[in-house]
Amino acid sequence: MDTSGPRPCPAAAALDVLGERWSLLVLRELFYGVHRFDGIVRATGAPRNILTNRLRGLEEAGVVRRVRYQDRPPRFEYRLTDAGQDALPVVLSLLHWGEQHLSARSTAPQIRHRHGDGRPHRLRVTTTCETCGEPVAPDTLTMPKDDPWAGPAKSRSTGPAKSRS
Amino acid sequence: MDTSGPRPCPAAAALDVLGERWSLLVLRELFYGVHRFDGIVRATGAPRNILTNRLRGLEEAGVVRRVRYQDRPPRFEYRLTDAGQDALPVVLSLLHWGEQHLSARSTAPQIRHRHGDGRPHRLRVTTTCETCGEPVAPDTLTMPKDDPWAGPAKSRSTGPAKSRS
DNA sequence: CGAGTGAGTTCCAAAAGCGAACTCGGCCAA
DNA sequence: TTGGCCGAGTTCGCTTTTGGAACTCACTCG
Repeated sequence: MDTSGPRPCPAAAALDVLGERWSLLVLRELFYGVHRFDGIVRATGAPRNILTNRLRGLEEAGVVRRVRYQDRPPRFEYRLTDAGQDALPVVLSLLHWGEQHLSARSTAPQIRHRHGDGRPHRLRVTTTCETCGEPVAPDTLTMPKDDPWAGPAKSRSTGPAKSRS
Repeated sequence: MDTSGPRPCPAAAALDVLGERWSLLVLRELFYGVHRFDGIVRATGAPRNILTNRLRGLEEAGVVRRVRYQDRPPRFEYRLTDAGQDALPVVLSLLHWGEQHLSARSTAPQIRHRHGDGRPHRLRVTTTCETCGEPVAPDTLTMPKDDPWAGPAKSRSTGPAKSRS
């Protein structure tokens, strides 16, 4: 096994798409129901040029859709695709963590669950074992014991190293 | 209500702490059991100087602890604090989303749940309503109807704007 | 006409990121 | 005793990205 290069991991791939500054705040706003450029600028504080970049990136990645909502001066808004909607746990887990550990720097989340016709409820993100259904604590996690990134440096590659300049 | 400035939200606060590039990959490695500087460098691909910054930041934020594991040449490793452990859902939800939507760019996650003495199981992150226990779909979310960031621009502030520098 | 709206662009200085090489204490093998 | 290796960083110099502010463009409203 070749341990040159970073560990290939879906989380790293996800961060390539969602991890740049502002991107997750954009998703938050879309979940919050703010769909227009200026609204997102105001609610997130992102600079307009950066926001343009991020929205283009998210669109290319298929997380967000640019939708014309008016023709005459053509105007667009942004909507979550299915993939974007699936990122809800990412946003909510951040929300939840921030609430738990940084309450000094923020206010309670306003977003709620609309339960039928009752009043809105608070949300919770839980990590469970897919098979046994139990909640997962960090100390019950495990990795394959031959994880090549876990050990000491060693064996950078098997062949002669590619010329390193 | 004053809508100048971004929406105060725990998710934004959380991203201030965890949202810089590499930070969440550092947490991932700590969950994966990689605790040493060089190991994290290898597994994430982060530049060493940047990694130093991030680790200092995470330490200051109380997410990570720097622990001496050897005296003679003093050597340190990094451990998750309780707050850091609580970020597990953030990492796992990213892992899960990446696996669902970017499988082309990554491999299956290696991390598992160790279930007693049985064999490891896959993990799942679910979003449920804290009160009624139901799973939450994005279209069952709701916001207070007076959300000041939802509407059009308007009323930037009530008095003359405080000079912004 | 003149002001306002909304989704962007453009400009540019300041900040952050990055790769590579270097440091520093100590260990180990020849 | 010399010379390499380990491991946790630092330092250097260059690119890339950011971010604030002002500007544009098409159109509406009073």
